[in-house]
Amino acid sequence: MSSVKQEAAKDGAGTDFIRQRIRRDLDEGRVSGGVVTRFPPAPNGFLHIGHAKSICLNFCVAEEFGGHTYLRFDDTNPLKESEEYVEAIKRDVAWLGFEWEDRLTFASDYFEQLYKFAVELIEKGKAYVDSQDGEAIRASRGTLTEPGTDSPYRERSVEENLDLFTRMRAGEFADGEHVLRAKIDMASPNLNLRDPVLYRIRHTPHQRTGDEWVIYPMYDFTHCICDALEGITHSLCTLEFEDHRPLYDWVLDNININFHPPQIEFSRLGLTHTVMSKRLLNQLVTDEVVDGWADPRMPTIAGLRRRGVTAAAIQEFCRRIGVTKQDNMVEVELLEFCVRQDLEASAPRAMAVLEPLKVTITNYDGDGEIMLAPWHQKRPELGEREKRFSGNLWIERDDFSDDPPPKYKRLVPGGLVRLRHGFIIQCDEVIRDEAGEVVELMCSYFPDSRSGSDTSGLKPKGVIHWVDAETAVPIRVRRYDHLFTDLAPDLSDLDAALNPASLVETAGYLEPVAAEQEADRFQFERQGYFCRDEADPALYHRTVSLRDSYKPGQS
RNA sequence: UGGGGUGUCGCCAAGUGGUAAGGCAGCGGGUUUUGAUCCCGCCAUGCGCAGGUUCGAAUCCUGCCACCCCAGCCA
Repeated sequence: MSSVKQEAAKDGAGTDFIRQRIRRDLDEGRVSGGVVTRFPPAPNGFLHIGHAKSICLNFCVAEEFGGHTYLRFDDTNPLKESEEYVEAIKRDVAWLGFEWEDRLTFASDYFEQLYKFAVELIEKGKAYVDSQDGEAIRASRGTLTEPGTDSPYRERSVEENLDLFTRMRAGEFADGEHVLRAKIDMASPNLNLRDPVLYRIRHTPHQRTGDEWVIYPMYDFTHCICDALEGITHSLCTLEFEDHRPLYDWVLDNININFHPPQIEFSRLGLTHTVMSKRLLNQLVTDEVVDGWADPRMPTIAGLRRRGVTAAAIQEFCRRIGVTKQDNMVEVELLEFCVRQDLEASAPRAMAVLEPLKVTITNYDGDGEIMLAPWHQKRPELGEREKRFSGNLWIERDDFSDDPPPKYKRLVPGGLVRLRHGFIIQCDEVIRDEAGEVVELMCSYFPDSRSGSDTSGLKPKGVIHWVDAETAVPIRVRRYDHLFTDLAPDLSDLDAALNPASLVETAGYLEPVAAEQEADRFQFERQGYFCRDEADPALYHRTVSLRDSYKPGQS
């Protein structure tokens, strides 16, 4: 066992079957030069955390083995694709921390070459123009258990096929009038080999090639050729393409091309409490159930970013989940762990009161005290902030209880509590409104209990966070249950897919020094990690809550 | 009932015939002016099931079972 493997095993990531396969290919001389991979998204939606798994795999593997990675857009279907998605995807891949340098390509870059390979197949009698409509093609494909039947156009002459295909390209036919099909085997038990369509007619302008083309190649014909042309040494894709591998190989075996990458499949990422289906995510956006692809409840890279999740956390998550062929449903807790781990080390601390309760210090009559509080206990280089104490404070509503559960450590009537980086206070009187709701606490403070120079001898059980009401900055805070949201169990009810109750917005208060900070991520002490919204500085998103070992009601 | 895959702890996941790594979650304890962090400990006599081969099986053989994917002119 290599030391690298043992090292990696320590914190949860092993060496996976793909890396083992590549190692073997290298050792046995099947690869000359470096390992070349590619990340090949179709520009028809935003990238999500499942894509991050593939991105990390492809870029990391190439780097580990001294190679490089292409970012290649699989833009073969102008009906569903747009430049907007191309830009969003580039932004997200770059944000995740990966560099494609000059290796940004498009399947459409290869349209002319692809066309020539199609002509070659026709000339070899390996492809034909089928003039049946979609309905007829579907009907003659057979079923899972019955073989298909040959198209009446299957035995057209090479000359006629060439003529028709040339005229397809020239725009002489309407959409759907003809398609180019591979001549393989209509009785194959693998449906993908029952004369798959290679080209279809689409009189739709393409975001990059405009109206230059009216025929567009299908994925199965395009992908393997692009891989070969770019010298991809390992073509990594997800499990659902396993059945397509024989076709991937058939195309490369039947054209004159001197490179044949192996296709290797791995399982897609499943994550609890969210959906990864592009169709569903698209519908959430289209139906305006969410505020666009970058809504913080979305599992998209853009949504995670807006939520405050770091690229480092996503990379670490992808490393920890591993790569196998097993269907999986990773618990979102692992992602949350990675987020906390990263933010715990990097995020400055501040205090924000999310659901405020007014506290008046009855025995304080000064003009305010300045307390010094470190931005981060373990990172003294970040320095300290000034935190004002006065006779008017806000504390968290549930940091006071007049009916405390067992082991409650915070403020109770007549009790003591430490204001973190401040003084110890005692609750002397509880003010209620007509409805009996607690609206204010009258407290006294102990001047000799100042944090750092406490001579009071008092030892309160609890420590709570607080802000000075006279200088606090009002903020709005959005909290979410878990990352993402709660889903309908069977995912069938899209309206219920996003539970509105999973998003709670409250009006709170923040220390002014934090609001003025350039940094946009904080740990609001005892509340979690928060990220200031990029567009609205008064809005904060809770990236992830703190781990909380206090379980009310437990003995 | 065709073809292709996958089954190791609640969730990921090592393991490739020599006697079940690790992480997350959970549980217990210690430190703590964040019920956080940090630290320590516990957590599969068992590897889908049943047979078989072997001194020895999660690993090999046989037979079952379960789950996932495939019938787009999507990728």
